[in-house]
Amino acid sequence: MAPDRARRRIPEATVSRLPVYLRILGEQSDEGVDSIASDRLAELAGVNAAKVRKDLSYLGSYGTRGVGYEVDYLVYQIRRELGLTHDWPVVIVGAGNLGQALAGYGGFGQRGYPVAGIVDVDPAKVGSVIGGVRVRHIDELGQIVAARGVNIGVVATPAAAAQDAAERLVAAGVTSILNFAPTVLAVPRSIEVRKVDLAVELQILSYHEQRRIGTGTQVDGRIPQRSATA
Amino acid sequence: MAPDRARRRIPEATVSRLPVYLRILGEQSDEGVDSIASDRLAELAGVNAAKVRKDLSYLGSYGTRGVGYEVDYLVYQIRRELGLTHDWPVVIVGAGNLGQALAGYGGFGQRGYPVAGIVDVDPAKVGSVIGGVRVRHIDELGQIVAARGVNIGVVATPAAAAQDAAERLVAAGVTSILNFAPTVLAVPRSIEVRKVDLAVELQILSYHEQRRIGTGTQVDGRIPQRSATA
DNA sequence: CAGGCTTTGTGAACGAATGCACGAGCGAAT
DNA sequence: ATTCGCTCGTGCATTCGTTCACAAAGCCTG
Repeated sequence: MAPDRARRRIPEATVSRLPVYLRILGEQSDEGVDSIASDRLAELAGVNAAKVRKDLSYLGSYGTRGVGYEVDYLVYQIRRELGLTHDWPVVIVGAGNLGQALAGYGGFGQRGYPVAGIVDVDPAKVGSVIGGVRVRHIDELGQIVAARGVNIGVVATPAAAAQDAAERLVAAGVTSILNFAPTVLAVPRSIEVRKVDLAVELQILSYHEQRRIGTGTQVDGRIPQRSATA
Repeated sequence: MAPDRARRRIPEATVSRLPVYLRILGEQSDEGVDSIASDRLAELAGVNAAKVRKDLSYLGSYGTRGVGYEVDYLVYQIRRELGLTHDWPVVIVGAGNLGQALAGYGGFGQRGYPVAGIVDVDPAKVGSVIGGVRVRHIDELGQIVAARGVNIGVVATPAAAAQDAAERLVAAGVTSILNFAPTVLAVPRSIEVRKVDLAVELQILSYHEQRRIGTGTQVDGRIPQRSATA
């Protein structure tokens, strides 16, 4: 079989950029561009050209010197590497505001991540239909996961319920979790977790804003002392 | 003035963990814990204890050897470093599904990021009230930013409108942007941009899932060739 | 078919982040 | 006051990621 160059591990930083390249390449393809150089792709992705080349080199040697990369071919290769050759059904835990928004959004399914189910602990929420999917009770999680071959779970519960949700997902056989709750999930090392946290993002931004301004001594009154009295 | 240790630059990786520590410390404080060791904090944050200590050391030397860190004092110091000693009003561009959800969410204001305004290009959306804030036309952006001293803008538009939204935000004087649209924004280097992208997160997860399974040769038929005919 | 132009792919230098390991400092107990 | 046990703060080695810079390799033109 062909020298299957692409089976070595790809650095995490590269993996997180591949989806960006993929989207850009898709757009370029739609615009009729069929070949693209690393400089151009780098410009569109907002990164360094050498980085683009090194990233792509992990997939194999798919460029043509003096010319660039053939867009459609590269799209195929990245999709393959990201496992986008087939759908990945996801199950959403938590049918509150966020869970409903995610399920109703629709763009999910179109992008290869159909919603296999939504579950909630609250019996009052069970039965309603969101985005064509009926909300089921969380006890049915195992069944949904098994029946649909779900590997990816989405935690869209309040913070207090997130750990429990994660444990149930793991028990049901899910091996990757996307966590929207503002909590650190404790899960077995073998489980892949990614976190999306609005508050964290805003706090990082305000750090930079504060730093931009923050020359000199602005805060002064009311600095708590390290308790004198133990 | 006190040897003001905390004015040196804090590594980006550390900045992104401070909000996590902050949240955990807040919870601990609520539970009546008043002192915490780096091991414990590390455990709760899911990181290495040495990392916690190094991270905190950038703020200054606020621990007590043999004891640990005084929770409330540390909370204060982190909040100060992150610029959370005052509110940071934000303006949201785009009053579609996402914009509405964000504005209506409420947790925003409670956490120190009150919604100073929501704007949209679509006149049909202007005037409706979401989460107590009236939607205004995007032409009023400059006015809102100036009047409320807004530094942080949130892009919640479709991908196609995101670049325009960003440019308007920058023109209005915003210096930090939180981008929910699946696009790379081109902005001056001085502008801080953070991106939240659902598709990217899911694709990273499916990469790992694919890799978990992906031993051997599964895909075979229909591999596009690098076009023979130019 | 040779020479020039372009762009890839990658070795090597650099820089950032992590994790270990241990000295220094603090509180408590004797 | 001295000793002991605990935990911070940090120097150092290592790993991971980025960027530079250039040889190798392809197209195009004459």
